[in-house]
Amino acid sequence: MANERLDLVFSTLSDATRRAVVERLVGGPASVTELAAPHDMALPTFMRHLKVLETAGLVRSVKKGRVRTCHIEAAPLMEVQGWLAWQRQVWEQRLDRLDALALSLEKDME
Amino acid sequence: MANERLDLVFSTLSDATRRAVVERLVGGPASVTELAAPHDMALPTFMRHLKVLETAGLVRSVKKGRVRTCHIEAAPLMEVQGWLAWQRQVWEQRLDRLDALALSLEKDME
DNA sequence: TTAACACTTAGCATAATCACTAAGTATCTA
DNA sequence: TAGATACTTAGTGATTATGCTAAGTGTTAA
Repeated sequence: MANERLDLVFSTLSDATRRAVVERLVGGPASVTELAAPHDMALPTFMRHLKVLETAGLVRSVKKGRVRTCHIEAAPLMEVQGWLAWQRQVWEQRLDRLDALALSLEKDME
Repeated sequence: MANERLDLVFSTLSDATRRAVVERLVGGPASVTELAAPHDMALPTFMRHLKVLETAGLVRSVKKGRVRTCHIEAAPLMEVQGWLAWQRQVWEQRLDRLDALALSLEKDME
């Protein structure tokens, strides 16, 4: 199960600055300057984070004149959610089996 | 919104080997040797991955005799799921507003 | 009581990540 | 058209991550 996309998306989301950009962009598109404003770092450094987000497919952008406008791409987030949902399902199934086992053991003691 | 726990959990899950360990452990506990078997790497290297998982709180382990048994801890996964669910909610609310806007524009054209 | 087993520690090499500054390009405004 | 604006590129340094081998510790089985 070598899913390189998941590697990329998880590692991209492991940085607080990049998660903050996602949190901002789910609310609607924004320019690079707008996105960078709340972050106390040099612009090239911030642009690097944006590039990481784009490489992971989490953000798309278009440049019009001198302004680059960024928007979120939901699909990769859904992929992560899917993986988590799968783990949760397997985990809960196991707990159910353990419950069933405990119940049957109780029954045996009657 | 500086959530260091999320940093840690996301970066931990950004590695395919570590995700594979999680996928194995949601099905039930296992020893280090068992966990390492499918992975083509030196044992100390694999142990390092396990340590990363433990540091992130995703895995707990107990040693009995010479065998260390590992099990999953679900809470950090839930935290990630929570963050994703939040983004999804904001995103869908925005889409709903856009839909409503489109509808009202259509109405205006009648 | 030896030998195998299951880790565990230590140390090292390579590569990736994250920050910076300095300087450059393209676009818009006055 | 001069200057401000909005990125963009290039280059540097520090830190962290991921892999390895070699050697060590404690436990169990023969």
